[in-house]
Order: sequence, then structure tokens, then C-alpha cells
Amino acid sequence: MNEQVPEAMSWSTENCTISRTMEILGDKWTFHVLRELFVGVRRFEDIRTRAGVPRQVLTDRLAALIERGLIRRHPYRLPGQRERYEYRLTQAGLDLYPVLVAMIQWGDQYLPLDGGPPIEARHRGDCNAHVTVVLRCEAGHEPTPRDVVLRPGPTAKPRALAG
Amino acid sequence: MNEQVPEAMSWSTENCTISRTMEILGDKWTFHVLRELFVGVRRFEDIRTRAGVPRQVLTDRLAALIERGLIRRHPYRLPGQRERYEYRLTQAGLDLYPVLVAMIQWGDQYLPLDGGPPIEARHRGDCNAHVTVVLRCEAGHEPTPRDVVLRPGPTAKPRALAG
DNA sequence: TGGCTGAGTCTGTCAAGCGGACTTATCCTG
DNA sequence: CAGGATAAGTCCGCTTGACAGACTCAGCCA
Repeated sequence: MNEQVPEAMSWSTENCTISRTMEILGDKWTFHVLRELFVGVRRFEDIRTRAGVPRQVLTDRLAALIERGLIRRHPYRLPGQRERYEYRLTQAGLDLYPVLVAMIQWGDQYLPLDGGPPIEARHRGDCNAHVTVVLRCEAGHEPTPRDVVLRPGPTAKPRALAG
Repeated sequence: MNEQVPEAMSWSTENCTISRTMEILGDKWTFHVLRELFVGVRRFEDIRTRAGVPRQVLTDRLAALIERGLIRRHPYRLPGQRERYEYRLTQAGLDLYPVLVAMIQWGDQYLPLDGGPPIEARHRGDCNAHVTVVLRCEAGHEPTPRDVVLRPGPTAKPRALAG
């Protein structure tokens, strides 16, 4: 372990899980769209007006999210109108909840508003308690961020070092 | 509660914590840069080559992250060279660990690679166990994503409904 | 003096986002 | 059946930002 060359410099980012996840989520609008679905807004026009997404971008992102399996189209019909489609989270989409909650938690801590948060994650039903996210290791400890390290896993690819 | 008009449609996204957090993080490259810092790569050239960020974009994102207080510049000097600066996470930056771990966890589940993950979060030191993120409410339960709801908080802003 | 190196800035090209107008399909009303 | 309403798009032209590649700058060393 030489401080001059961090260990990470010797492996590649090519197949990095974070990169691959960000291919799907790492876009300004995609996350806005997901937020709408998480709070229960599922229709094209509603998502568009509430999130302020340009129509074309919304069309595009919805298609991408369907293709990636995070959401699916679901038919509905308002009385006196023709059948249309709304968009709902799949299990894969729902499983992004920890990411969302972690972001809200960070925002509440570092970008607080006077008077409290504008949005809260709560345990559904009678409990109704505030929900947060905690780091936990398989041995049952709950390490602080400083006690966590990111290390190369079994499929980490070596990387040619310049020089 | 009318299925036709989701509750969320009656409040605004204007001051939403997720939006405000995404102002900072919701950018393809910002997250790549943060990943490099999390794995211990701290120098301009190293970040640039490992993450593949265009120079100008890197300059720009580093400046934004400094301004937002997620990282700071730190002087260093290699033997026989002049003093330069590297970039390190502040406490605010480090506290994004849950977001990062949540993303890795989701990616490991829904975008798995044959042979296992290329990157792993572990408990630093002797423990070395795999670290994940769990949802937990203040009452001590650990709800599944389906048992969590996002609700307006004390500072949620009402929103004019069209029609 | 001149070259090396890390950390940038400068420049022209090209893709993407953007707002606003237009389109489509179906239902209801007259 | 003509005409209007509505949700969910598509089309169009403009502007912004990303991008690659060349250039700059400051200190150190031979």
C-alpha cells in the first residue's frame, strides 16, 4: 500500500457496478420521473407537469425505464374516456427505495429547510414511524461511513497502469 | 383518497429534498467523480483517466463539489515536484456512503455479473464483512420497500391543481 | 536553458435538451 | 354525423452542454 498510487488505480472501472447502475439512473430526469412514481404519480401528463420534464424527454426516459425493467405500462380508463396507459414501478423499481431514502436522508441533513423536511419516508400503516437507511455489515455491526471501504471484488478487472 | 388524483398531485416539487439533492448529485459525471474519491483516487489526472471524464467537465464538477462542501482541496507534494492539490471528501461527502452502497446493492441484484461483483463494500479492519444498507423505521422495524410511503412533510408546499 | 509533468484552459464540432406548435385516437355532446 | 375535449404523444428549430484535441502555465531538475 503506497500512498502515491492508490490501490484502486490498478483496477478498471469498465464493469463497475456503480457505472452500470448509473447508466440507468445517472440522469437528471430519470430520477425525477422515478420520484413521481414513488409518490404515486403515474400518468404521463401528471408526471410531466409535476416534474417539469420536457415531453420528448419524458417519452424517452419512460421507454428506457420500461426496457430496463424498472417500470411497466398499465392500462386504465377514466369514465367517459378511452383507455390509456399509466406507468408503475416493478419490483426492481421498488427496490430503489433505499437509494431514494438515502438521498432524502442526506438532503435532510445537509440541505435542511427551516421548519422541517418537505417530504418524509414513513412506515406504512399503524406504525407510521420515520424511515431511514442504515449501513450494516454481515456480522451485524453498523459501521459509520468512515468504517466502510470499497474494495475490488471477484470480477474486478485489472487495468494497465501508465508508466 | 381518490385513485384518480394521487395525493402527491396536490403538493409541489419546488422545494423537494430529492430535487435539491439531485441538483448536486444528479449528473452523470459528478457521481463518477465521487466514486473515484470513495475508492481513494484523489488526483486530477488519476480521476480523469480512470473515470474517463473530459478535462473541462472534471474541472467544472470538482469546482461545484467544492462549492457545495462535499470535497476540499488538499495540498501534496511528490518528491522532486512542486506542490499540487488533491481532492478529498469532507464529512458531507463521506455521508453519501449510504447512497453509494444502496446503488451498488441494487446493481448487484439487478445487473449481476457472472462470477460475482467487481466492487464490494466491506467493514474496514478485522471484521471485513460485506456491508449493505437496510431500511429501518424509528420504531425499530425493518420495512420492505412496499411498506414504505413517501408523504409530504411540514414544509411541503401546496400546488395549484389544473382544472 | 530547455524539457518534464500535473493541472488545467481554449476551440470548434456535434449531440442533447428545450419550449412551443402540431398530431392522433377516442369519447361525449348536440 | 360534425365538432370539441383530452391524454399522450411527435415534430421543429434554437441553444446549451459535452467532447476531443491542442495549447498553456508553473515549478522542478538535468
